[in-house]
Amino acid sequence: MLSKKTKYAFHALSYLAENQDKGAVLIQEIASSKNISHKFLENILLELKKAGILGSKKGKGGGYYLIKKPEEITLAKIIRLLNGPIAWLPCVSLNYYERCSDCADEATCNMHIIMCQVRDQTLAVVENKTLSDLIAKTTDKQALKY
Amino acid sequence: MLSKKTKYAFHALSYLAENQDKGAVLIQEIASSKNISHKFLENILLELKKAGILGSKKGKGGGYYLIKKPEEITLAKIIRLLNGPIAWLPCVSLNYYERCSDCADEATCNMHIIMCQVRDQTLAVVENKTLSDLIAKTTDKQALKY
DNA sequence: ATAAAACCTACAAACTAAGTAGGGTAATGC
DNA sequence: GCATTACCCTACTTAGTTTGTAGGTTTTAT
Repeated sequence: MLSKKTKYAFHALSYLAENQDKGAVLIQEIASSKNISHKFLENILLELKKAGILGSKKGKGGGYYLIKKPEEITLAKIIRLLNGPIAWLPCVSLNYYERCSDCADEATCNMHIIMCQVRDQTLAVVENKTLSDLIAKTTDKQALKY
Repeated sequence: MLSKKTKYAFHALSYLAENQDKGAVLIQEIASSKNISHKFLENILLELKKAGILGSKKGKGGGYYLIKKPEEITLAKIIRLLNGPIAWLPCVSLNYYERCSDCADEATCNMHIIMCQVRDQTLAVVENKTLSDLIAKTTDKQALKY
């Protein structure tokens, strides 16, 4: 299951994407608009900034804004950042790989092979969906169909 | 990520499937063979029994045994039982559905639609793989390929 | 009867997620 | 230049889940 942190990140990013013309947006504005604790959201936005997805401006008139275009921000990237590994086992994770003690040989471990399939099927969706798909309007909905 | 409980369950079930001819197998035998704490495994096997996957015999000469054929036990069933929902959001879960406050209308919520796709892609794998795929030998490996 | 084994309940420890607190620091506008 | 604004950072608390432990109860074969 996706953590609240991850869901909050999607909400915040959607809000920023929908308000790109506004320039910098206050944390408080996002927080109250999406019903998220101000301080908790602060941490999330900071992580997104460190990951190079958001930019920020300090001082009066400051706030956060998207650095990249919505269509360049994949769901996979956000999920990995806030939620952690996408794979079901460390030994099949592309970004958080850890050797597992169970499979002596990954090439012949049946569990390993099957979990790779699960991972690839999942990635086929989330690597190809972006923030722009999240904020797409109903009329564009056909594009979402897989 | 799959929990240890889930992984232990797969190990135990594999052991039972590979030793079906033995009849009832002791918890202790599975535990020491797969390096699992006896008492922890006890809980897991009990859950599998209550779910109708395992049978048991009490007293001397007792133990656990498979009730169903390995090819009838899908990975999806085990994962749902020990690990919980397969879906990434409660509102797209088939077995653990909960309405989510975010999407006013599930039919037009983009997140909802995308997460359904993820779920379906995952299920396409784990609903069609069974315990018999887990214990398949190297020569049968082609059958595993997706 | 007795030993062996599953069954059951409750608890403890460790870890993670979620949220809070409070101040530090940099930029901005007047 | 100075107060204000608002991001930045560290640490802590709370709650929940996962993992594992302890000890007793029931059933069965011999």
